[in-house]
Amino acid sequence: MKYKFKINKDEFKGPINLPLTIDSGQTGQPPWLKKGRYFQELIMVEDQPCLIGIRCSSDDVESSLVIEVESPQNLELDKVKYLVKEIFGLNYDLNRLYKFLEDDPYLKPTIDFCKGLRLFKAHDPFECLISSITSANNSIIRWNRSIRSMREKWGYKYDFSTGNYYTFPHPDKILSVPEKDLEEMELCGGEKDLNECVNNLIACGVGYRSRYIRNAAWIVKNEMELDDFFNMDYEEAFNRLLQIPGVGPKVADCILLYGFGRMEAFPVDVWIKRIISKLYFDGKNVPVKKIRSFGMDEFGEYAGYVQLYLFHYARKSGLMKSLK
DNA sequence: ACCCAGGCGTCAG
DNA sequence: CTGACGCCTGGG
Repeated sequence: MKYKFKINKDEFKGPINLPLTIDSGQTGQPPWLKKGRYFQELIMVEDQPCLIGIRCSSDDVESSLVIEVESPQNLELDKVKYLVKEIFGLNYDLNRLYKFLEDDPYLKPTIDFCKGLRLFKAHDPFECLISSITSANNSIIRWNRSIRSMREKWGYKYDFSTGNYYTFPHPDKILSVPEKDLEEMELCGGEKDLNECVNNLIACGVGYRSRYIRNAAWIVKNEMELDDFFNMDYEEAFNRLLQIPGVGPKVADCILLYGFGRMEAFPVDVWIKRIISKLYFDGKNVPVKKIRSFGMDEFGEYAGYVQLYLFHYARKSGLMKSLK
């Protein structure tokens, strides 16, 4: 079945810049791929595979959105719409954020620079956990490639009119996969040549993070209910995530922000550290821990969005070029 | 054409 | 606190 519907401008508050939102390097999931005029992704809607395409009706950030859906069975479009609104942060009032940013002279310039940039929320919490772990000490393109590679190797494959699409593998599946080529060769009893062994975690380009990934899959399967993180007390959720090897403060905050929509998160990476030090601490070298608590105290419920806006601004505005 | 230094967060020492 | 981790990027 194919469907098409619109999300009108009056159904959400404030602008949306779709390409910016999708490609701004948020760690919850790889960017949706562009196919023609649409950005596409396979999403499970109540256990049904659903190929969703989304585009803006015009180049204007004040435009409405057009959604194309393909699914093997009948769908309740309300559910698809609800999910799309969740993923692209459409329930969030950006104009209210801009009022807050206006009042801070350091944040004010980010408004025009990032207009329509929204939280790009993960559709799969487990994928978000793994992709956040993979993003640590890594470049955006490299972790994106790794996640896509895991999907194609071990996810469920679904056929649609425009090609094959894959889900992210479940923890069970990740646990059943060898970590490196030598293990893989042993598993198949030496049938394969070493360079044919690509069905292992290392072959996805994750490097030393392979054991973190396997470990995280084990923890999720056996002792952690990811859905709890939606409502748990923030610091408790943060501390629990820190128990997972490979998850430090930055990654834990990213998981809570992009995976669970916890807006009070303030993930501090090098860019945030640099720009907060420059703007609010007179360029002094402030420890990451301090930057984090400063951001959470100073920006409160806006912290996640301030981080998102400052991150993009710091990387792309040229302001940081002066600082090395 | 080539090489090698510089990033990126977390962990272990 | 410092170095190691893997790989991509970009400058020489």
